Amino acid sequence: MKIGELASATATNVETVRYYEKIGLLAPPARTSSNYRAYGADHLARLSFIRRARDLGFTLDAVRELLTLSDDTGQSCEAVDGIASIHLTEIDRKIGDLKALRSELSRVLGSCSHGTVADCKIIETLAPRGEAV
Amino acid sequence: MKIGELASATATNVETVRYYEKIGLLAPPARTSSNYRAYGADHLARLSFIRRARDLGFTLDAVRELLTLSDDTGQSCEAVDGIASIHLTEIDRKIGDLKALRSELSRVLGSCSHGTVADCKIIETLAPRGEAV
DNA sequence: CTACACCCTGAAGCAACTACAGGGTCAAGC
DNA sequence: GCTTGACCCTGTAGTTGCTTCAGGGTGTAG
Ligand SMILES: [Zn+2]
Ligand SMILES: [Zn+2]
Ligand SMILES: [Zn+2]
Ligand SMILES: [Zn+2]
Repeated sequence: MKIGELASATATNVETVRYYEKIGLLAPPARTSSNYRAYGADHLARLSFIRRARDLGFTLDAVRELLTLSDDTGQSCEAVDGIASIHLTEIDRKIGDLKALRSELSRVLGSCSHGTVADCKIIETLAPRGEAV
Repeated sequence: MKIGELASATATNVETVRYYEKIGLLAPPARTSSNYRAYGADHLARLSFIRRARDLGFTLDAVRELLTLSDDTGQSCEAVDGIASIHLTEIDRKIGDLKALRSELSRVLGSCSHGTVADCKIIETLAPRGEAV
């Protein structure tokens, strides 16, 4: 399997695959006589895992840990759950932040009466009073 | 006003102030004889504006446009509203994405029965069938 | 045999900062 | 008058997760 095939099989782009190899997330594959990367089923599985984890929003560091943990099938999955829980908490925090932002911005936007910039409530909200010369 | 005072007055860190100057967002101030930056009220106002806009999640590019628009007080505020509306839409999209992520992740997390990694539903979700050796 | 799609490496660019390294300046306290 | 410490300066590199580019080589179909 050449890099382009691997990439399209996982909806990844080719540069990203090479990037994962560079940062040590994906093992360097064998090479053909013309120095092309030659991937096998194990690489495909690994990259699929990575992409799914990324789709779930895990950072590359978290993915790295998940990969390591997933290789040790006899262990308890506590550590895996821990990583996922932390991630969930983080997502909740982000959602909360964005909602607060959203409501503030929407309030500001709603208060604009569409006149000149001098009267614009949006600008007024941003500028400390009397900013304009 | 020295950079440290300006920075603490706007809850910005000093490096960030210098960074804003470097990218042309904040005008270079006068210098003292010892080459220290000397800021005035206009700089304080400008930086306050920038920070508030950033707090509302506007990108630096958007902030740049807002600053330009805010200087032209006679104009209609349509462009300002436009920038803010686009930003609101973007925030909504992000919230939507995160919520989808959250529900997926939470479903996966809930399905784990806390045994070994081999049985972990989280790993199972990530791995295409039969990934582990 | 010549297009053209694909592959290679290595470096740089993106957002928006943050963190050094390696200096200079200035006021206070002894 | 001299040291200590807080502050200031410049310039560069690091962060995250890629993408893009420059400047090549390879392989195959027409
Ligand atoms: Zn308006
Ligand atoms: Zn307005
Ligand atoms: Zn569990
Ligand atoms: Zn589990």
